[in-house]
Amino acid sequence: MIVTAFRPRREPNEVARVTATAAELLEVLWGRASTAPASASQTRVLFILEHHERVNLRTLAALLASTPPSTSRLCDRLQAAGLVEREVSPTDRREVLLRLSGRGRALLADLRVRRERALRDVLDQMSSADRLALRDGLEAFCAVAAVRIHDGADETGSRTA
Amino acid sequence: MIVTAFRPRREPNEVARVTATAAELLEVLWGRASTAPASASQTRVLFILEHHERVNLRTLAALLASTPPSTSRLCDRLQAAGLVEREVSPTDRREVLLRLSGRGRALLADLRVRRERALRDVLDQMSSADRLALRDGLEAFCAVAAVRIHDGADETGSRTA
DNA sequence: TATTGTTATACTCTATAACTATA
DNA sequence: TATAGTTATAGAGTATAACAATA
Repeated sequence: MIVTAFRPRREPNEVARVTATAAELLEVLWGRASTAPASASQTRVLFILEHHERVNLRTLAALLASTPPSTSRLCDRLQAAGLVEREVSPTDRREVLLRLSGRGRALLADLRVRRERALRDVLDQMSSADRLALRDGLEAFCAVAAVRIHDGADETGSRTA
Repeated sequence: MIVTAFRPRREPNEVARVTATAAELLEVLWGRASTAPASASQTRVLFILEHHERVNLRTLAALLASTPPSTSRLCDRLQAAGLVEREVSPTDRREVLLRLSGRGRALLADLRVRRERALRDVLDQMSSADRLALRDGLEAFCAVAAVRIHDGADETGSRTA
């Protein structure tokens, strides 16, 4: 559309809208594949522990944007399921360090296989040009988003707003 | 990579992987913005009702991949919050038809504004070329995914596998 | 005294089973 | 009798408040 040339400021809004729409569709698509045998909340913990090995409970709670009591109970169940392991910190006996177990890693790998299979069903129906555009656009998106998420994790601990 | 030219079958896998990564990042990004004042489950109902006006409770449960009792209670709370309205079907007095209230629609609009704002923070840091690639790729993705989701909704009622 | 984690209690969400009303 | 929806009951997830252990 010619409008785009006259109003370049509009373009990011367009992209935001289509990205949000894609995310909503994906939520439905993946919701059907489910995260079994772990719940969505438990899976979220596993994702975080994968990227923050040996984190303590309060930090994990902050990364989840949750509270220490909720996170403690979540870890109780994850530990009972053999997906997460607790360890008393060697430097501060008040702290508990969490980490993924081998089973936890295996569960994540399996989940990713199932999610990507669901994605493949959609991607296979797209043209090669559209797939390549999607790949390039998303790679750039991930690069920026990953940085923001790591920054945000630090802020979470300092203020709730 | 030259490999891509020799193994075109690999390319959709690459795209599936980067799409899955982007979705995981977005989950964290949007998880911080939250769906308040409605819960994630309640918001999911609102999204569905927006696209399936005057659906009955069993169909809504099927679309959620949930059960009638859970869905009934969910609607109790949504109705109490003034986000959803119940109506006895004029053709079958056993059936209850659900629909979004004006407040429900307003909540969805507000949520979308907040989510898109969070997206904008990421998109603004991308190059214009990357944003346009993302837009084109995602538009094609949405077109295909939307069709699959509507097909899948019909199957949900007939079998659980 | 401040910080880390847990326990106590309450509400939402989810499921299965039993029940009511209508077809 | 079959179907639509609700109620009964139980367990997971979340929150705030009160508590225990350690620094």
